Amino acid sequence: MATIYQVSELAGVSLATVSRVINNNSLVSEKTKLKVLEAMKKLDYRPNTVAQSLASNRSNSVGILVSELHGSFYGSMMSDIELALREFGKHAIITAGHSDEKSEKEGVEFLISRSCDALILHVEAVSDEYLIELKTRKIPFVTVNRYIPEIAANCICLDNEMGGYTATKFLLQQGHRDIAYIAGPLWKTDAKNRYDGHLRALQEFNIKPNKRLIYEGNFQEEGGQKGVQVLLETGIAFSAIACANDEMAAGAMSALREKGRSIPDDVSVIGFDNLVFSRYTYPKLSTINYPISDIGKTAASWVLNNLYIDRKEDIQHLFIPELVVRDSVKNIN
Amino acid sequence: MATIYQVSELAGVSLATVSRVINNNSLVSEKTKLKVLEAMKKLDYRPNTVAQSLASNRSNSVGILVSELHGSFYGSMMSDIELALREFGKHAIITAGHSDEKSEKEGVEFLISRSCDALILHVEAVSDEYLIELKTRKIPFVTVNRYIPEIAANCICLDNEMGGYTATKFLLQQGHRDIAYIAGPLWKTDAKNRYDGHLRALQEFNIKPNKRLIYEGNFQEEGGQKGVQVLLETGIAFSAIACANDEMAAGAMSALREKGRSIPDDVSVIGFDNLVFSRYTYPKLSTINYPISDIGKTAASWVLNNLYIDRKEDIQHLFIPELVVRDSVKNIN
DNA sequence: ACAATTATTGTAAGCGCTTTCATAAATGTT
DNA sequence: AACATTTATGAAAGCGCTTACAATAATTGT
Repeated sequence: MATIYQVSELAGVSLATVSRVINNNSLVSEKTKLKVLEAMKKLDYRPNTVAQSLASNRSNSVGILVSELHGSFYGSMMSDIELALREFGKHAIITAGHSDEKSEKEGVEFLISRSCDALILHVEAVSDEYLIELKTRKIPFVTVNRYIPEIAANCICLDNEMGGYTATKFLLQQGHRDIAYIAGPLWKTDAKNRYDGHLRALQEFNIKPNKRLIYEGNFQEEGGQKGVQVLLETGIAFSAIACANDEMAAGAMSALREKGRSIPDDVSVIGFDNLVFSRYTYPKLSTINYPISDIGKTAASWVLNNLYIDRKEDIQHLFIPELVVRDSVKNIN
Repeated sequence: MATIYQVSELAGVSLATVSRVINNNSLVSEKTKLKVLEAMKKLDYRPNTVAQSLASNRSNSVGILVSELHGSFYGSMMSDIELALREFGKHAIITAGHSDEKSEKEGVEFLISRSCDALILHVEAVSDEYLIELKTRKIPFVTVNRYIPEIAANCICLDNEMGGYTATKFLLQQGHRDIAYIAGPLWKTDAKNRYDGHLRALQEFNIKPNKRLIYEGNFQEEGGQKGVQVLLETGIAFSAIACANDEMAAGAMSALREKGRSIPDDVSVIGFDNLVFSRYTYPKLSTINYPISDIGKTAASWVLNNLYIDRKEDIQHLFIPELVVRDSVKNIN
């Protein structure tokens, strides 16, 4: 790999000048700029970004931490962010936190030590304090799907409580009164908030939640299956299940079918997230839309606005989830 | 952020010594090592990986390039690779190539300029020559899902031709004779190979392929939908459709259902890839399993073996896809 | 007791770039 | 013509680390 030094030699100028044309530092005469560009081309020169980062303390890359690299949820988020960044010549460095505190911290520190210019974090396990401290460390970052009052300006998130409320309210409006709930891991704030929304909707209809119709799952397909199993074993009748995400809804649907319950005739099911595959399920899943694409783009905009570009757009910090009506909920009024 | 210099000062040793304990260079006495570790802890010291990379020309990170960051296919690959690497303290730097030559090259060069120790590439648009040249540049890399004879040792891939063959042969064995094919973009080698496999199976049963029963899709849901539309418009009868991937199969299924064809009674459908969602479709999709998880792990092993660890395992370079029988194909014998 | 090893630590030269500051050349001003 | 500005370039000091190589201390053998 050619270095800046060889370029400067070939072009007959100093290192500094070459550096200036690399960075488009206007203070170079057209004539020398051309000489340098030619030399760069001739040597197939490519700046060493590591050296650039070290010297400038910038890296033109933003770190992204998601819980998992798989799953359509994170996938589209990463994808949207990367696309938005690349448009401005910025790159994404992506790593996974695996919903584990140690792993998440490790990931964050890794990204910082790579001198990412900013971070976009989908963290679940680290404490609020850690994130607040991160802010005092002067590291530009934005959290996705997590709201912390002390650093509200750094948070972009969905109103999960409202989503949970909307889902259950829809079931209630369709005439359901005996509603089971398959929750996510309640230590995760989004799972907790969705559950709270569910409770609020019930309360609004003066329905006492039945503890035995609540199952705490793991946000995965398997959680939905186990949930249905447990719910059926209680022997308590229910005409609908609200699930805290689509994956568990998919699991619930297959478990129900295996037990001979037809959907939505025997049991209605509603999900949450509106993942790509929810259109493929049978019946097509009614769910709550998580505008992940918008949120990803917004996170990217936050970074661009705060770091790279001089535009002062306002950014939306709270997104309201909307109901997506498909075929998995029956009106029994 | 504390630097190595401050640590050395606090511990009362030289920079070199601190560097040695960071890198576990055994040539440090237990006593001084403790002093240094203590100083590091006291200062909450974290090595600057950028400086490390620049000085050592290693980065403990491997670059991954996939076509897209979304999609369950790439998702699980990235996920498996990251997991395997992290076990050895290595990190993944991920970027997307968007199946576009310029974009893929840009991504590769970005990863190189980040001094990744090795690359794992899922590239589709760059030429064989480019990859061959990459090898001469002494950059350790492995390609996934792409076989280039000249650099066979760097390729890990699925026998796509065999997969295409297996899928169509299964349809034939189930009694189907009028088989439509929805291909992927044929400029992509995997799409081409799958199609070739399809043709071989037909040939084995002495069936002349009907050009009009072949549609070249885009590997996306929409491609499957359009494909079905075009196929039905020909007016030519067919009892089964083989699709070059699951996404198009899902699209084909919904299009068929919209046209009043029931699956598998009127038309059988088989996919390719065995994506997660293929279990959620209705009817559950029969397909060809792409052992993406194994391939991801193998790619990671290749890197680990070649770069970091001194184990001389042999690595599987060619994977044979297997049939997954579910409910979307009817036996009409 | 002394040379020969060996184990431990320090010195200093980079890695490839950016950026401040100084200098030189070109231009404008009166 | 003398001086102030502006513009273009270069010299050189880092950025925070690694790693020869040199130097010193500790250990061993005889």
